[in-house]
Amino acid sequence: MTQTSPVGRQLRPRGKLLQEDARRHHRSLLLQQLFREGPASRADLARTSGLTRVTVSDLVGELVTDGLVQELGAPTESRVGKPPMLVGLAADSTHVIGIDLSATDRMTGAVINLAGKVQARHELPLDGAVGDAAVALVHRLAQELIAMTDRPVLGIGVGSPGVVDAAGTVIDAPNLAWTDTPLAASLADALGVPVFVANDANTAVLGEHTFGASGDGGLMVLRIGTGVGAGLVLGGSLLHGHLGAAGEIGHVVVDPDGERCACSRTGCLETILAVPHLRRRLAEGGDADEILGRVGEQLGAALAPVVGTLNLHELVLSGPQELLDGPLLEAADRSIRERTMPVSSAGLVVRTSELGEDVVLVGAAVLVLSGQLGVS
Amino acid sequence: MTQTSPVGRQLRPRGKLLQEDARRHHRSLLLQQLFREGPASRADLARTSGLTRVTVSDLVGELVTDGLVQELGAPTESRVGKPPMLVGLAADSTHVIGIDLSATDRMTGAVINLAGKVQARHELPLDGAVGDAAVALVHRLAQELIAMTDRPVLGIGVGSPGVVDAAGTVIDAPNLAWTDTPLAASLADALGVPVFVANDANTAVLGEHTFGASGDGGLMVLRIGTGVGAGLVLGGSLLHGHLGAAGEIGHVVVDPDGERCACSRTGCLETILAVPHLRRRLAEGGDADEILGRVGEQLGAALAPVVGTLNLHELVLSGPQELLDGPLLEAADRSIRERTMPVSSAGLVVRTSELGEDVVLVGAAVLVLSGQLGVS
DNA sequence: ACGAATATGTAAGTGCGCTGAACTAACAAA
DNA sequence: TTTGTTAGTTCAGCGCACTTACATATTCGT
Repeated sequence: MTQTSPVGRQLRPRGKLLQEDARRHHRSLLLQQLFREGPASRADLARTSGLTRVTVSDLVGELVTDGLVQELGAPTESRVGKPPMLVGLAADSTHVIGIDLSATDRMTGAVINLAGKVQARHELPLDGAVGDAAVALVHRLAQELIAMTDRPVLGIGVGSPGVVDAAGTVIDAPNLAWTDTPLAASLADALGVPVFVANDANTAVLGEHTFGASGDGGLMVLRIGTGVGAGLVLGGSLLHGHLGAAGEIGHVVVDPDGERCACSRTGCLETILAVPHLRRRLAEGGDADEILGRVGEQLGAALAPVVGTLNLHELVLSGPQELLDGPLLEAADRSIRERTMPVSSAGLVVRTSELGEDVVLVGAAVLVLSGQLGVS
Repeated sequence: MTQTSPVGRQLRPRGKLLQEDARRHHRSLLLQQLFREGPASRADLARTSGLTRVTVSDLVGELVTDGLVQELGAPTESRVGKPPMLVGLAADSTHVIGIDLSATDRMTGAVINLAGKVQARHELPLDGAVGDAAVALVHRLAQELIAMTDRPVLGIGVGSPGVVDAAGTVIDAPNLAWTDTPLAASLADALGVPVFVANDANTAVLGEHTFGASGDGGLMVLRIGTGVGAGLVLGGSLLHGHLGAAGEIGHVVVDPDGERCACSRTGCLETILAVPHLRRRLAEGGDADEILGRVGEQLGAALAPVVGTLNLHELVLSGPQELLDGPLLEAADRSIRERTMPVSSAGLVVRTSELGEDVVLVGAAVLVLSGQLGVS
C-alpha cells in the first residue's frame, strides 16, 4: 500500500495502465486476501475478489508455479457439493530481510517470512561507525542475513533514522553522519536484490498497520526512544510528506519556556518525551506517576491538533513499555479527549504497541511485501 | 483525485480491474492533461501519457464524439513535419452546478464550466430554514441553477457545513439542524444527476488545490468564518478521516485558560480565531496589530504539530482578507517556523487564498469534475 | 526546384487478459 | 440410484492497447 518505489527495477513512470498491470493487480488482490484472511478455496477467492472462477484458477496456478501459494487439501467439515481445495500462502517459500538502524549502538536485522514471522536474527555492533563505514556495515549485515536463509530473498527493507526520500536515499541522518546517502541504490547494486529504505518511524507504522492495527482508519505511531518521531498511514498508504519529512514531530516546540534542546530551539517535544530525558527526570526523584502524567498531558496537548485535523483512528505509542504504558498513556489519552471535539475523539483509540521493538524490523519487511507483492 | 463516490450510479465494490476501467483511466489521463496544460496535439498527448498515437487517436475520437473535446486547428508557429491538429477541452460543452451552504444567512450556487469558471450565479435567502425545509431549499436552488444553463449538467457538487460521510450524507450540521441527512441521495433521486457532497472546508481545499496551489505536496486550507474548519489534500487526494471528520480543528483547545466556547469546552481555536470573535476583540479597542499578531501566534502554536507531522507544502488561510492578510498571517507563519524543524518549515508556504469566497463553490465543482471525469 | 528528412495521424492485424457458457468431478440428501 | 449443489476446467469470444505499415504534410539541404 505504500507509494515507495522499489530500487533495483524501474517502473513505468506515467499513469498508463496495461493489461499486464491489471494482471499484477489481481495477483496482489488474491495474495492480499490469503495474507489477511488465511487459506481459502479458489471459489472463495473468486467470490471475495469479484473475479470469475476461471480467472482465479489461472492466477492461482501461476502463484503455485511461483511457489508463493500452495494447495492445502480439503477442509475437514463437509457440506454439499464437491469439496473445495484450500490454497494458502506458502509463508516460507520466500524470505524477506528486515533491517533496523534506529538503535544507537548496533544494527539489528532479521530474516522474516511472508507471514511476518521472524525466522532468524542477527546484529552487528555499531562501534561508533559513521558515514561510509556505517554504510559498509549495513552491507555486511544484509549479506550475512541473506546467507542465513536457504530461501530466495524477495527483497530487503531498511528502517533508517533521519529523513529518507522515496528513492531510498537518506537525505539526512545526523547520528550516522549520512547526507544524501543513496543507501537503497548501493545495497541493490551490491546484492542484486530489490531494496526499500524508509524512515524507522515510517516502517514502524507499516508494521503496526499490517500486524497490529484494528481498522483501516488513520494510524499514527509515535516512536519514543533516544529521539521522538512519528509515522502515519492515512487512507491505507504511508504518508511521505512534501520533502519526505512527514512525522518529524520530535523537534516541534511544545513548551517555549522549557529545556534547551540540541537542535537550538527550546522546549521541543524530545526534551520532555525522549527516553533519556524521562529516565533522568525519574531518577531525580519525585512522584513518578505525577512526572509521567504531566509529560503525557503535554504530549496530549501537542497531539490534539493533529488528532483533530486528521480524525485519526489509532494513535500508538511505541517505546519502553514501563515508561509509556501507564500514567503517561492515560494522561495523553485524557488530554487529547479534553482538547478535541467528541466527533474527533469518539473513534480514537490510544494505546501502546504490542509488537515491541520488532515493529521497525517487521515494518521494514512490510515495505518489501507491499512493494513486491502488493500485500500489506 | 478524491475518493468520494458519486451518488446516482453504483460502482463495482471490489478491487477488480477491468479493461473498461483501463479505458476510463486513460480517458481521464488525457482529459487531465488537457485540463492542466491546455490544448495539445494527439501526438503530444501520446508522448506525455505514454500511450501510443493510435490509442490516443482512438480515445480523442471518443471524447470529440462526446463533445468534451474539440479540434482547434493547427498552431501558428510551424516546425518540420506534418503540422499537428490541436485538441482542447470544450470548456462549455457541459456545465457543473456548485453549491455553497457555508453561509449562515443564504445558500449560494453557481453554474460552472469545465475550466472552473463561474458562468452564472444564483442564491436563495435561508430565512432561518432548518431541517427538511433547508433540504427543500437546496433542491430548489439546484433546480433553478440547472434551469439557468442550456448545456447538459455533468453533476452537482455541494459544500456543506458539518461532518459529511463519503456517501454524501450529512452526519451532523448543527446550524442547519441536519443529522444523518442523505443530501446527496435525495438530490440525485430528485434531479437524476450525479451528486457529490462534502464538508465546505473540504471542497475549499479541493478548489485551492486545483486552481490555486503551486505544487503537489500536502495542502491544508483553513477556513475562517463564523466557525473554523480545515480541509486537507495529502498525496493528491482529499483526506476524509476515520469518521469523515478530518479537518475539524475549530474546537481543538488551544488555550485552556481562555474563553468559554459554545461547545462546552474552554479556549477552543474558534474562540480566538472565528471572525465574530476577531471583530469583537478589535472593536473593544487596543492595538489591532498586536491583537491580530497574538492570535496568529496562538494559531501557529496550534498548527506547528500539524505542519511538522504532515510535512505540509502549503498552508492557506481563507476568510476575510482584511483580518487575515497582515499581522495575523505573519505571526502565524513566524510562530510555525519557530516551533518546527527547518526540514519541516523549509518547504512550507503560508499564504491567504486568492480565490476568495468562490473557493467553496469552485471546489464543489472540482468534486464533480474529479468524480465524473477524473480531472482535478 | 526537388528529393530527403521529419512529424502527424489512420488502418490493419496481433496478443493478452478477462468473461460467459458449458462441461466434468465430487460430494450430500432423498 | 437419482437429484441437486458446489468446485474447478475448457473453449470461444470480446475489448483494449500494441506493433507494423502507410498516407499526408511540411521543412531542410543542395
